[in-house]
Amino acid sequence: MKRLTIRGVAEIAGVSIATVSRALTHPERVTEATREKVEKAVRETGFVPNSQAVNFRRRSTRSVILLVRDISNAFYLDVYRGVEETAFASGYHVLMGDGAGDDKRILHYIDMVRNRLADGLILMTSRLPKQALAAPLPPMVVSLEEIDSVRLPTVAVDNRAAARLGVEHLVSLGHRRIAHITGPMHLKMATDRLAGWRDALDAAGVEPDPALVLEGDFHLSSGAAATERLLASGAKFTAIFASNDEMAVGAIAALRARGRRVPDDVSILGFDDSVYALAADPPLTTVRQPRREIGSRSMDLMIAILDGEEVSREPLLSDVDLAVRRSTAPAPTNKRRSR
Amino acid sequence: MKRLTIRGVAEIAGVSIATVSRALTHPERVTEATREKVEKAVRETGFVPNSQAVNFRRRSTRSVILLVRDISNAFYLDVYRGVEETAFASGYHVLMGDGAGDDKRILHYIDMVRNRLADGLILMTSRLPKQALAAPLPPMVVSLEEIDSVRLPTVAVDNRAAARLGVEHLVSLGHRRIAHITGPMHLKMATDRLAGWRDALDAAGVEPDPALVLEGDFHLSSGAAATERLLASGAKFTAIFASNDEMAVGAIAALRARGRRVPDDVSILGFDDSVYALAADPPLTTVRQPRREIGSRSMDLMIAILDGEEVSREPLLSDVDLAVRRSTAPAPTNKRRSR
DNA sequence: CTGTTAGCGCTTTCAT
DNA sequence: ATGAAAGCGCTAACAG
Repeated sequence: MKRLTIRGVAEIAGVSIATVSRALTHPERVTEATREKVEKAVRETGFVPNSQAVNFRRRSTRSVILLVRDISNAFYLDVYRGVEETAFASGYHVLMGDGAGDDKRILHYIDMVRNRLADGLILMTSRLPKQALAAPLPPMVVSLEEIDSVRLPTVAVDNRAAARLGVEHLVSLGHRRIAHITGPMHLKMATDRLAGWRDALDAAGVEPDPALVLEGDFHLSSGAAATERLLASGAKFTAIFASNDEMAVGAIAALRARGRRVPDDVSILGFDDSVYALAADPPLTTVRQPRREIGSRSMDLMIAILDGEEVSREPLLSDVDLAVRRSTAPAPTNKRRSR
Repeated sequence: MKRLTIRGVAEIAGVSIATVSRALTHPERVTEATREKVEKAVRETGFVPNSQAVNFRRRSTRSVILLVRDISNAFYLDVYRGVEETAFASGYHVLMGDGAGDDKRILHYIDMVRNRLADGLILMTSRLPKQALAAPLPPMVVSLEEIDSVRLPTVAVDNRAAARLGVEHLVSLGHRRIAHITGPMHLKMATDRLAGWRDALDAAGVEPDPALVLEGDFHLSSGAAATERLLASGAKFTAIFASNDEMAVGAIAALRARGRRVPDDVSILGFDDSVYALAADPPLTTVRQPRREIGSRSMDLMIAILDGEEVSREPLLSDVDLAVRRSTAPAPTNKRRSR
């Protein structure tokens, strides 16, 4: 099972190993005749270069690590896909790592590129242990989240503007008492979306009511729990903006359990346009993030960095839009309270 | 930014590079004293071995490829997680590849291990282009699907028994007219589940009615479409067994659009216990596959193979169970046709 | 244009 | 127990 090496091919082709290497990597630097001899030998033997040796020699790996905050979050599926497609097209490979909220894991992945097991790291978590900053950082791009401790090339969406866009849709439907279920407040994306909610209300001349803000953790059950707290508080509201679709689905379940209809009594707005949005009943109106595009842009940026290009530290913002489905409807008028 | 090599450490520690290598990889083969000298030098310099060189020399990569049928299928999330956790614990890395129904991509990934870019391949697609069989196959394990052309170590669930288990639950609730929305019939998992549906009916003394079998493609919309065809056909049924949760959600939407209540009028049974199961309204009764376990067992098997252990070609079956939730209920009696 | 040669950074005999 | 030396398979000066 001993595989053929470049030496064997050279022998068969009757040339030196250097010539074989050249014929394969810089065909234009050899004569037509030798190129053909080499190609013939390669064909006959089924020779394929040992990439490990090539990479070792070239000090490159042609692979990058995609480190996500939580691998079981379906959100990353499409992002990964965008990264993988772009990588594949440029001859790169993608290793996906799970941050899992664990500094050790994250440091481990950073070390992988320091140890020359990957060329770069695409970070999709805001968790960057300070120990990581002890040594110089490897080629990195940050996506979807922000790292405050250090300024790195970034791909993102303007969560604040995006949230505002969504909430304005509710406002335009006549809603004024709009509750908001946030994400974990230690995440910038969560506070940004909260700010966007406030922006939209301010713009509409509505005083944001702190009683209508409930913290969630991006999981379905927290959306349900927050909604129950909201209902129990007795606060009035005609719409809920959940900071992601999963919590929106939880909110719908909680509302329905208490006999409130969606969207007749309460409109629901989600965020992400994830698999949950279409699975929900009714399908969610939601702020759509271009996940795949974010993935491919991140990889493009990574490639540019690895190619030694000068890249901007200004965040690359992707556009979001609103997927209007059936979970939102005009606000019920005070007179006619349900049917 | 030139990194320190083993030579530098050797110099500082005042020993040969061979000794440094030994002290690091086989500490017991050097004296206490030298080990300390070396460790000190390593600490002072922050030396970390170049993994690429180590792997090259050892002809290993400590990485495996996980090739899935469709990367945007949320089902693989937990599977990946199981693989990754087990791999991480053993010092392996996981490259996830997307088969995307494309032979070229699949061959590419197989070549990656032939080219020594990965040690092995975990296949989660039944698509194995015959060209792949031209050369000897690299270390491989097949999971969740089956390859007929060649017998490989396999991790799987008994889809037939699993489906039967689920349908028996419906039978026990008094259902007799149970429709089945299948997966793509070219997939063995789909035909196996169909067989399980038939088994359960046979066991209950019910003649399986071909008019109640509709083909789907595992996507939500196909579940809805199949259900619409079923309703349009005028066939009577009190339950639907969908070959995965996603189609079950589609079925619920279609039923509800036509005024049928779930589970009052029609019970719905899903398969997978994926994110869709809990997102559904009502939450789905579904056959649960231990996805994470399947992932970790696959990786365990891979590691055993790479360690040169003799492994069985007998499929390793994981147990499934039934998650009973609110989408199933006793069959409506003929007398009292809804309220 | 082609061949010779010197490594890449490490592990592993083989002597000592 | 340690060191010298021989590579792993390939690329890239450098000569010719």
